[in-house]
Amino acid sequence: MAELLNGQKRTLMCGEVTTEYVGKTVTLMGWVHRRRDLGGLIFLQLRDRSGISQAVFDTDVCSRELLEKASTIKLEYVVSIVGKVRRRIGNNVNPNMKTGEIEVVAEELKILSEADTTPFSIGDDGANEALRLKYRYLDIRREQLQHNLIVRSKICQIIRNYLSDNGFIEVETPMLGKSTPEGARDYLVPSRIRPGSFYALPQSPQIYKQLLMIGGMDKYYQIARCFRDEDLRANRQPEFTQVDLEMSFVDREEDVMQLTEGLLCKIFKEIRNVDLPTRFTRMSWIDCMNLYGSDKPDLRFGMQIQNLDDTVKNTKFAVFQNALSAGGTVRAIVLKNGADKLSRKELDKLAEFVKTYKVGGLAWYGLGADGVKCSFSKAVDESELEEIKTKLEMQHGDISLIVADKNWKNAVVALGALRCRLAAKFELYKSGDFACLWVVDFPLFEYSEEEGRFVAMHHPFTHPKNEDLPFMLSDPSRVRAKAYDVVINGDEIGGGSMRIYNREVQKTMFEALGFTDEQIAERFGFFVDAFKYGTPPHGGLALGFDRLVMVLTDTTNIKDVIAFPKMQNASCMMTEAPAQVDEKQLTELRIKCEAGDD
RNA sequence: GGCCCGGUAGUACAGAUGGUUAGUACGCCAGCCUGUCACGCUGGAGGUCGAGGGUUCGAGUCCCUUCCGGGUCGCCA
Repeated sequence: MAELLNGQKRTLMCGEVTTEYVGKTVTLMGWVHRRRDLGGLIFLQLRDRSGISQAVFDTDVCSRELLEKASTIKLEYVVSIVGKVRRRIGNNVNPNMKTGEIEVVAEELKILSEADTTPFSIGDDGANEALRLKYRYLDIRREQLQHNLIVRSKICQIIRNYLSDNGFIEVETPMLGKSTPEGARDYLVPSRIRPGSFYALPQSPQIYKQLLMIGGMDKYYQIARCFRDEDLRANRQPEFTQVDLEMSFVDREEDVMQLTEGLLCKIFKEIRNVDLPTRFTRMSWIDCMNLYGSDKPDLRFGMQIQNLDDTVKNTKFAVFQNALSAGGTVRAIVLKNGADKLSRKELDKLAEFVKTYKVGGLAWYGLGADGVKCSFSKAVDESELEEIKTKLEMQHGDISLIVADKNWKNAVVALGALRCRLAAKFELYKSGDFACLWVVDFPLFEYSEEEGRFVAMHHPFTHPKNEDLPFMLSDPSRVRAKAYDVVINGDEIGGGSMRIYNREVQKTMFEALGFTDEQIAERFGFFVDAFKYGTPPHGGLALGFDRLVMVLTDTTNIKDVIAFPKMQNASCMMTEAPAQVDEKQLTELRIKCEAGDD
């Protein structure tokens, strides 16, 4: 039978009981993590978010009644235990436990709440993810999730302190806003007052934070929830958190980048005791693409992509020749000592893998223990292989993996993905390594085949590089942006830009994007208006808070750092949201439900 | 929308080529046990093999359809 707490006070958390409390009486409260009933002697391990302590029920000290009560306790019961802290001696010390040098000799036991057998064991890892999500409150009892959520909270505190110390003001911006046609799909909220009209949940506070700069807030930040109705991934949830910041009277990327470096250094130092470089590597977008096939390269390992265009320009191998004659390219990566690690079967699998990145296939050329193995040796002369070997500086044992495509971007992206896959497979980096990078000099525009025009790569308020301003209309593809992404271990942790604050530049930008005055007014109306009344030079950045926590907690699954995440189909296993609503609610909103949908 | 992987007691998993009563560990239930620490020992209960259809004398296993979960490409200014 469960008992009342009746004003009893906890004196310590379970994980806080140390030898300094020896001889003192303490009151612990928590969940029964394990029970070891030896008959006349019972050990209970009591758990709360701080850790685990062992309580012992011993008839040498406690009554027979108390021992019998303790024998009825099951796992996950919530209990309070009053007892004296005793030093464990000899073999009774458990060196694997933080509190292994002490135990609490129980004098009183209250069963505060009984518990059914849980659907999965709290002490183990490995239960099916869907099951853990259905009983998320039980999953949160697990040590890993407790740790991740605590780290998340600590990082949040560090961020608030740092930005506050640097003169930033925290301002909240609306959740109910206006849908913007650009970018990701919006989550919509129907208006009751104006039937047929909808609010949109923010994809980011971008517009509001720029308006705050116009409003003279000077430096703003917000830990902001954002919503995007797009498909989920291992590192993508439909609602997620951004550390959003913006500052006025700056026009160099460095101003925001250095502030961000300071913040990240502080976080890594305090959370992981890791000293990040005070200045991160900077690499242009075009170099990232060419060398790593990604705009968010993982620099924990090498294996840079190399260009074989000149080396194979006279090749007889049709695949290479076709790519080159179509204006394409032939690129390669070299896996050191990989020739004998990659079987024919595995190479075929890798070929299938690169095909998902829109390239035709994968060629390989390795110098294995049993001699040369090459997927295209029949098509080329010995001398060509020698030239490739020389160009790629291949040693005995190495294997090169080669992709040819008429589109250079497809080729490098495929190799970039392959590079990461091989690094993971052969453990070319170790956990605890952190490679930080700024990707800079993004193109301002990107040509959209779908729309048949240039579109903004970041957004249409991104400031062009000053030196590229003259080419915005004459040669848009060469114009670079004052935009920057911060990348850690191949994860895009954040990004931002300097914003346009000059009316002429903004006008040119819209012209380059092919917007008419009507389109500008319709899409960006109030926002463009605001810029007419005195806009300070400004710029900012948003950090993907969840992803930052992922890096700091060594997980690749965003669900591990969010208390109540959604599943891949964007539903919640626990609450079963989204769900049908009452007819009455729909009627109020004047939303008609078509009979026989689907 | 495409591709890949998975679904077998409460949980995690094993079940070559189709063949007796579908196993193992943990958990659960009952009993024993005074120094355990993943306590141990004895016994017990527990299964729509995701669902439906098919092939077969016989299907967890083979075929088809479908549902569910995960990953990924597209998508995410």
